[in-house]
Amino acid sequence: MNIIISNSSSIPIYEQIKNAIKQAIFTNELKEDEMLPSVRVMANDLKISFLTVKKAYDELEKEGFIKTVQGKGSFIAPKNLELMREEKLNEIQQHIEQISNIAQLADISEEEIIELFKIIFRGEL
Amino acid sequence: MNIIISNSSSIPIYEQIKNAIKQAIFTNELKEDEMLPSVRVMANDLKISFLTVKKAYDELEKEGFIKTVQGKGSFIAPKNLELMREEKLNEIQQHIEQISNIAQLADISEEEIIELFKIIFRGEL
DNA sequence: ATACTGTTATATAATACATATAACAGTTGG
DNA sequence: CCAACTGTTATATGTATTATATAACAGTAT
Repeated sequence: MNIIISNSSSIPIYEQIKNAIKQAIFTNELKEDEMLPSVRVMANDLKISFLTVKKAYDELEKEGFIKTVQGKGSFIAPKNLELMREEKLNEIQQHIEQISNIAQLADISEEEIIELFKIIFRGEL
Repeated sequence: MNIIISNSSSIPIYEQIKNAIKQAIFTNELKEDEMLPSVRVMANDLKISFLTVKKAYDELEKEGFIKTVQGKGSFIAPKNLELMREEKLNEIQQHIEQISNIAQLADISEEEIIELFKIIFRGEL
């Protein structure tokens, strides 16, 4: 578990932690039943409050990504990859529909957006 | 100027006002030199504080969409098509960034998204 | 002068985010 | 059982953002 957080980011720290863990689950860096760092250990590593880590873990549990047992720790839940993928594709579709609406109002071309997308997607911006 | 705001929205009221005015400028519902409702009048209409309206107007002025003169009022700035286009491209960029985040979490490929985009953009969905 | 405009200062309040500290509770290995 | 880990809860503090209310001040126009 290698997490980098930025406290100057507009994204809250607990969200950054959630995203990092979700990503690690998707990439299989974190596998089913694997134990996450305890709230205090991660808080210490990241030099933040354990309450912030707990908030991230609490939300991850509500969303079904992990399971927490008092006294034992937090563990990666069995994953449902295909369902998650479908949900994510759906979210993406919503964004694309919004982009299409804006673009057609502002007379912005398909090619221009695709170029912009490639640049951003490849992390060149 | 017909603005509808929601105080239960997660979007701040002043942002909702900004967006509504930008949209009206874009669609030419508000034309160059046209006077906007005074901060107090709009505040009264929307049943909000005039300070909230002022915040929206202040930011719109900073962004170059309107001009405010003490004692006179706020007026639509000469339309800057390039500025509008930049604004819209910026909105699109926000959406693309979100898409990129989602895609990278869910391991969805660039090609897949571009295909989806083309289909949606061309109105085939 | 009056009645509009915008501006500024002060105070209050709700909410979100993050922190510190202390005390409590469950699990496990020695 | 005890010590050393886990997570949980309560209380308090602090900052930033958003939104409000009120009062006073300043510019414009008729």
